[in-house]
Amino acid sequence: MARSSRRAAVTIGDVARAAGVSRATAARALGGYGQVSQRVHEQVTAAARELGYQPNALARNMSTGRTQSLGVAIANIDDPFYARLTRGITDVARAEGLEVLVANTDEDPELERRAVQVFQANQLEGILLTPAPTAHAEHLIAANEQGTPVVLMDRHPRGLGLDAVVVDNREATRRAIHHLLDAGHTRIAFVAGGGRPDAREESPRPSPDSSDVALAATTLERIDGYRAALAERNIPADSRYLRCGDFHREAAKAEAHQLLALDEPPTAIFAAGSIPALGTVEAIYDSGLRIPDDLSVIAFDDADWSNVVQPPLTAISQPAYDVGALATRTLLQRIRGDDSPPVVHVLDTELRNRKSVGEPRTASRRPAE
Amino acid sequence: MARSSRRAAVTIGDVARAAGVSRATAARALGGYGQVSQRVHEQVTAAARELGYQPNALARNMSTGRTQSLGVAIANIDDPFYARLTRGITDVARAEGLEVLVANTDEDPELERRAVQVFQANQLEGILLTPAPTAHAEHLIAANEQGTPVVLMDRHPRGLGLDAVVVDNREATRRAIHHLLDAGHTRIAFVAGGGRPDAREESPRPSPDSSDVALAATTLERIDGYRAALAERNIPADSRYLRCGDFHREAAKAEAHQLLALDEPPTAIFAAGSIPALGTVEAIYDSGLRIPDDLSVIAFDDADWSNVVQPPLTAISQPAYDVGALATRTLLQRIRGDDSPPVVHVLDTELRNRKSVGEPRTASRRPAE
DNA sequence: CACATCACTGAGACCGGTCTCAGTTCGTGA
DNA sequence: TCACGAACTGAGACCGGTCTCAGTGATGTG
Repeated sequence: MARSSRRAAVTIGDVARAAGVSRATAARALGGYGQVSQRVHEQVTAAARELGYQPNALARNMSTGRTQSLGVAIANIDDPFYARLTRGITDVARAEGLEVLVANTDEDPELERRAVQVFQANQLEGILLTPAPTAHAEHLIAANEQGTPVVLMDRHPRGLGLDAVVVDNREATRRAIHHLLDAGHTRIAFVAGGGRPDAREESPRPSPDSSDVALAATTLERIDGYRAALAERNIPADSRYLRCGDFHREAAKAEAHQLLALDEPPTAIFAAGSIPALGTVEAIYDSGLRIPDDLSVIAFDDADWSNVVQPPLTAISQPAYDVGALATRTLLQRIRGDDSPPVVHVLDTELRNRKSVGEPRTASRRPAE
Repeated sequence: MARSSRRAAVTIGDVARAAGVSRATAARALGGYGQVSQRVHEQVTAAARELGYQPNALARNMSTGRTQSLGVAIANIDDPFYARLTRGITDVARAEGLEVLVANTDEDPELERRAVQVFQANQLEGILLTPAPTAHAEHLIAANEQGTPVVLMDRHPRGLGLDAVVVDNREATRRAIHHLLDAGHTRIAFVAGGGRPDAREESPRPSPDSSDVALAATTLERIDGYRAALAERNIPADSRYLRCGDFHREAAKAEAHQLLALDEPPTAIFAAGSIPALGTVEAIYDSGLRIPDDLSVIAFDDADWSNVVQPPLTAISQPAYDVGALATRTLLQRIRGDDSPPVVHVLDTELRNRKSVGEPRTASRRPAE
């Protein structure tokens, strides 16, 4: 039956027998609770060492109802932003003696739902997640109410009544677009993306141009900031310049190529993430164009490579590590019983001004060069 | 006592009562095992739905002895190589219905030991890890023998008798160095690195120059390949050119700066990882030098940004995703009882020839430019 | 010296599932 | 009509810990 293939583990009963005490006493000695005499404590620990006793965490969790573990559901661990965010989580979790269970959601609401269910089934103490794009979040609210606190990261769908640690995407984008406007640009394109990694490229979602695709909340906010900035200068939004979907790197590159091939190509491109930024820069290089002479670029998320490209990329830097770390700390407070009203922490971004923004080229056609 | 703060969960007993059957029958209906009549099955599932029953995975694992979960201990999730590798793991794991517990080891043997212990305590079915640099691996062998199979990734300390999925670091490096030698270089430096992320920079290890630091097995193999290639051309290894330690990005950058400041600076730099590559390229740009005119560069690990720098970087591409995926599949076979002799899978690397390697500059002093 | 107090210990319930085993019911063939 | 097996069900042990509660013996106190 149980553990057929595994070597029979030594249990606390075995230790107790070897030490000549009851299970309860052995448990007390080993668990460090209750009262145990010095002599018995030594006997038991000696016996445990002798037998190579390793407590069964499952059994302990079963009876205590606590697992000392957190569930993390993020979009894609292979995206540097989420990798760094996850690192912030695991560092804080470790410092607090908590384990971490990780699931990728690939922005798929169904996968997210399943992940949350698994987390609950495993009695995890709390859940950290970057919500997938969807209006349905009952499972999150339910989990939260059933005693498994949930803290949102990076995105914050309104009105969920959950804690969140985010960044002001709208405002950061708005400022970046203004930076471009100030430099004289009016034909500014927007490329979003950052979906599943290339390796799993099996289900090409219908995401060519626009709003029939579910977009991550962050993308929505960034689009909002983009539109707001343009509106503030009375520049009509040209829908051909708005390229958003669930683009991975290659797809983003293709989008950028299309942009450059337009009759009136943009003079600046805002890449709403480090993955689309990569694709965009690649497309620009492919076309033999130069940054910022021929085209200006700003990226949302300051990837580690952004000052190693030529020229160094002007980018909005987000505190990914801190988002993860603070979210974990917030979750811990909830786990420990804090039931104050939900808080949304908005962390600061910074526009790192480097060399990828210049004046717009006046010639609208592709330069010879 | 148990679950004080959590809302009392509905158990299978509650469902059974509501459906008017015994716990055993309810469990059969819900668990889909044994025999249950059509009518009872419907009653039970209806009652379960009604009450919002969610099975307690902990209890199930407890009695079955199976957790359907894997433990993953990697150096640093924030390193793109490991992030991608982890993605390979989680994809395969999900396809097989397994959960994944992740721990960062930061190349610290003690953290690794603890992680493995936690994995065993939680009765995880198997362990995937990138072994930390140390001669002591008893805990891995012990875990394996006690019925928790272990598969190594990326590194493979000799003689452990464990499965592994690796890349031929020595040979790949040797070929890359030969590529440099063929171009005429003789003063070739080697910069390793890729330790803990900058954010946790608290314990500055004594890793300035050489062999008193424990190095990852991969680094050792790469050094070996580097030395072999030089020896094959009768070029004496200059110890000043060998810079290896637990360098994160900034440290690698500093090392590269030191290299460039030598009396006889190298004409080519081999960066033994994407993080030191980043630091190296940054240092070169800082110094106003140009690649490959002033200095040639080859990187181990083809980071996603390598063809976006100017010029695109010649790099050794490793199948990170596949390493994770294949390791997981191998582990699964072991979990399912395969007890054939351990296998070491060596995956192919590829030297992606781009534009960062040229002829050595004859002038040994820093060029004016 | 009687009794309260304290330190320590053991018995056994409990967590929420799974699973074995012993019925019970029913249909079917002899 | 009886025997037999198949289909179904319930009782209860079990997994390996934790934790409550009721002792037990030693010590202290009036």
